[in-house]
Amino acid sequence: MDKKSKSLSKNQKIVLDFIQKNKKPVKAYSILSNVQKKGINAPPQVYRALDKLIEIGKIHRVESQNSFVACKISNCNTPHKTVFSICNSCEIVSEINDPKLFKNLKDFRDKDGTVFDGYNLEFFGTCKSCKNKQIENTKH
Amino acid sequence: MDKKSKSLSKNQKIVLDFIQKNKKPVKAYSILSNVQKKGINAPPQVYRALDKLIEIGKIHRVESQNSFVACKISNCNTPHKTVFSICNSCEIVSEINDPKLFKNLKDFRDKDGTVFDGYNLEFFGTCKSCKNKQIENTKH
DNA sequence: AAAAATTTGTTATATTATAACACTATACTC
DNA sequence: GAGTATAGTGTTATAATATAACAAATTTTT
Repeated sequence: MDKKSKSLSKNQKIVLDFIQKNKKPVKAYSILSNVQKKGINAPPQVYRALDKLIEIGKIHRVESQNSFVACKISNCNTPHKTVFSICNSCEIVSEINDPKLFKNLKDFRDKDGTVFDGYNLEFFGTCKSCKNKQIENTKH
Repeated sequence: MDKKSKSLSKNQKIVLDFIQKNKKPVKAYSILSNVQKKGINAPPQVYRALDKLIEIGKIHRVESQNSFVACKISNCNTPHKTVFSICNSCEIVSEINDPKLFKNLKDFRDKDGTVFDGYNLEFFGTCKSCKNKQIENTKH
């Protein structure tokens, strides 16, 4: 049996389930208030589950937002190698899956030749939907 | 006269000065306690200065650390286009200035063809100095 | 079944960041 | 240079994010 498929604990399942239901990244305290009915009462219970889920790659942390999002890349078990696009307007986050970019990042060495274990890349811009809305608004 | 060289306010100078003196990134409350003798008394005064300094590109925010570091790229006035390497062990942060990587990031488009205004890339690994120390330790 | 490792539940507290408001200084423009 | 717009200051209070510490329960390993 695959080591990575070891089953999740109760709290880990509850937290993961809530994150996966959301299209947008969610905040820790929003998770907390939404899962209190399921018996999770205090911040440490949420943060522990988050830590574990990040460690096994099921979710990622969006650093610039202090928020958490489900991994969209199937069978991803590589935490800490993440690329996101973030809309400055609606704050929606998409995980980017671009082989060429991944290769560039994987192969990157600094001046010392240091190899890196991981990376986090966040692109900022205006998503298509928000851009269209802006154009609509200028028409009036 | 260059628009970008407009002079900084008193608090902005104090905060920038302190950040530039430090090799490692500094935390907001560490800045606060270190500049209290200069007349900065409360968090908002620090955060306002930080916001402005980030906006004009004099400093950058290290998202994964909630810390702030002076820009090392001369005449940088482009905020929100940053690449750092971060040592997992000593937490030292270096700003990376790699033209090829910059080009890759600048030219990146997502599937929709969206152009991005900015990006933040953080590489994680073990710096040369920490790696050497680890090797030293295994010898004993 | 005993030992080890992980997860849980809980209280308290640390850390990071912003809201709101009255006031002052600087720059802009006529 | 008087008036006004813009940016910055000082302050109090509080919001938002995250962890320490410890005892108990559960699961995994030997």
